[in-house]
Amino acid sequence: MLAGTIIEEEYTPRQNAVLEEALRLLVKGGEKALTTAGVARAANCSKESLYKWFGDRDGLLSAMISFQASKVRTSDVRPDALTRDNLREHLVVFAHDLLEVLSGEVSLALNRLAIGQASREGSKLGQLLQERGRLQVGRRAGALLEAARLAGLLRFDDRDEAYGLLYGLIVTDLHLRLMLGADARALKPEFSARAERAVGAFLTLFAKT
Amino acid sequence: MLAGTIIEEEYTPRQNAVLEEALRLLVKGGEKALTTAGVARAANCSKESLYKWFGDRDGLLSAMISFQASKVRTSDVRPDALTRDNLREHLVVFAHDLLEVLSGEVSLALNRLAIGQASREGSKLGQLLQERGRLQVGRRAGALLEAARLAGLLRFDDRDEAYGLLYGLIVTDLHLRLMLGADARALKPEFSARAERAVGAFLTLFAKT
DNA sequence: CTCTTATAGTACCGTACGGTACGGTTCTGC
DNA sequence: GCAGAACCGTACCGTACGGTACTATAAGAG
Repeated sequence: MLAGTIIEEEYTPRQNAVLEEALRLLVKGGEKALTTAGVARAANCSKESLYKWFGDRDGLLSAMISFQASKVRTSDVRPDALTRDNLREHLVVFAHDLLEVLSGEVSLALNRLAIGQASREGSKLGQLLQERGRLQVGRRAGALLEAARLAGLLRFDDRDEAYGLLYGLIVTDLHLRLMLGADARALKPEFSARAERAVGAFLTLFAKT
Repeated sequence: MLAGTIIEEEYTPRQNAVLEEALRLLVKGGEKALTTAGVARAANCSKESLYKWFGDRDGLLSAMISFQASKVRTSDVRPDALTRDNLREHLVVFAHDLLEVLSGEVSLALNRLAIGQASREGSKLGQLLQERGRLQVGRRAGALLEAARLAGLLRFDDRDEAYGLLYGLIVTDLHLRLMLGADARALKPEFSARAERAVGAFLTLFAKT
């Protein structure tokens, strides 16, 4: 189980523009629409350049994931003075942000792409998406939970376990339904209530009396 | 938002055998390995028969989902005398069953297939899998929760909402990780502890004092 | 025995895609 | 102004797949 360190690759502005266009194509038409010729045509570049920059199609897919992840830097909120209501608010904001990220078009498209590719043995796309996305978001929540524990507001033994339950309470099966094709726009109005409900349940479970 | 009723199609034993072989191919090699020629070769039938029976490739995929769903009939446990410990045990069994189903090879392969297909607009595979799988399992849990509420053991307003939280507590992000390629065998030993933890949290939230 | 039906096996067709090669053009450094 | 690199656009190639057509074979009906 080698823990391959993920290389932080940087691309030129031109290459970033190409990756942006590739993401647009992917969001619009799924993996089927993401052909090398299609990307080249949409981005006004040559196929030869694509292969020179990204190696092959898989390299392009990996680059798209890295590029998107590099754009979505999690705003590392630093909670100095955590109070009870304060914590609740922070958690609700986090829940809402998580729901917004997961239901985003690009996120959904990339997750679908990586999942469709997961059957092939040598595909690292799943691991890549996992490390780039989940760990990023999870770190933010983990820091918040840890700070709340230090402030004497929460009680839990295992931070990852607590975060796992928080995640489950927030997301439930919504992510799966979205990836199976549920209409995101029809579900977004529900996000606020969902976030409140999840945070309420989480505090019932872990708030220090 | 038309709620198309799903037709309960039945297939001949020969066709069932072909679908079984197609599922084997899908599990082994993903959607890429599921070619019409490959299915015909593996199942010792002609491509012409495939198209006669299932229409086209999409019809074959739909038939595979229906076929698999028809095999996994949920054992509708009828809880006559629900006590407090009884309920906890029933919930743990349900949680464990749910985890086993979601981590099953065929389930994962079909979910990956439907998700990969979800980008195309006219694809009903996602809806099909949703209705066949989730509703089936959810109905079983819903009945259990409703019985527990009638027995005065649980308190909740919205049954679906309560079930949603139960689902989230049990599954968290495990399903996503599995679909992204995480090793199911490495995670299965954790299922018992995960089920216990989830049910404990759920009862903390909803058990009548 | 013969006609019909169903199906396996194979050959075939059109298309689309991944990847490569090449000519022409713009940009850069000197 | 010039040499070289980078790059666009397009043409090309091999392959693989979805779908169709055709032949042969076997089973059942009359």
